[in-house]
Amino acid sequence: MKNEVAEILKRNQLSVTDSRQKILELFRLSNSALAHADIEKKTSEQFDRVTIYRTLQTFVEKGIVHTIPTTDNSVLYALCKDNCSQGRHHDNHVHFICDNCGTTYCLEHITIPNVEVPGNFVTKRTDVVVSGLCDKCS
Amino acid sequence: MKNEVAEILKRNQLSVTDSRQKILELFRLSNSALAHADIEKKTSEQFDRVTIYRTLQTFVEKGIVHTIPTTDNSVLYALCKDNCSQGRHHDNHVHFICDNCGTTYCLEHITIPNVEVPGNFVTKRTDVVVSGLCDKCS
DNA sequence: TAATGTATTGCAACTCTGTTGCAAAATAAA
DNA sequence: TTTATTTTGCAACAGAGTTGCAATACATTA
Repeated sequence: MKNEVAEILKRNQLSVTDSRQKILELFRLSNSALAHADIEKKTSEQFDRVTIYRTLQTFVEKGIVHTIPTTDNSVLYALCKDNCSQGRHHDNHVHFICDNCGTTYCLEHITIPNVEVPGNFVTKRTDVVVSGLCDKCS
Repeated sequence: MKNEVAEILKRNQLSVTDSRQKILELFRLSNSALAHADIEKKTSEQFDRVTIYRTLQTFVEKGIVHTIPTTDNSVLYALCKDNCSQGRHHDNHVHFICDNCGTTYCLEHITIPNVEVPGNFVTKRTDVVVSGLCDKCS
């Protein structure tokens, strides 16, 4: 498990550090999206806030995790399932945020429909975020 | 114009105050979504930050404006076109955020497709946010 | 229109979130 | 093992958002 995590880091030309390994492992063990604050808590403040910010930014740049928009002044992060690469994310799945428990799921099997935009607009990314009640809360 | 704005406030059981009128007018004159900071600037710091926060919150509660999720730790607000009411928003249109100029558009004519969710999940709201280049920047 | 009760505003103080520069420490390469 | 490079943690800071409260503005009634 740890080794697999190290492999992923190396494959992305990242040096294998304690914080990167732990944070990446956290994402792999979690089946929901995480905010910066979640990671801070789940690592029991083992790492500096700044380190976590920088790690997340690095992971996004390398295509290891992707961001999920929210309406509460926060950003969520979740593992990219497969070969998202440097700058080119293609996580074309829908995200679900539970209003009750706050858990955010990647609905891997529900793909984003093609959204038409007006003539001269150019689409680079499409996010679909559904909210409501998850299976555990409904 | 001002009178129409006052009417909207009254219709929503809100007392007609200077800040509410000016901020609502701002939304009506703007054809793009606004963040708290935008409103602060566009009203030339005429109102206290706190007043703007509270006004936005009130407008959302009353269904006068709706929120738009982003991946940059901010929340955008835009006018609800018609009868969204108390707690029951139904802005079923797509939002477009330009990566270049930052302008966010409500694509009123592009409706949100129906998104299937797994069995026991209950959908209350669906947001579709497209980003890329707008007509002016492409 | 004036008087009264209610709702809203602005201020102060505070907390939380995110950023930057830099020295110390850890990692990778030789 | 040594050296060069990258990453981390700390400190200090800037910005965003919240809360309580007194002063003010608004709505209501007579």
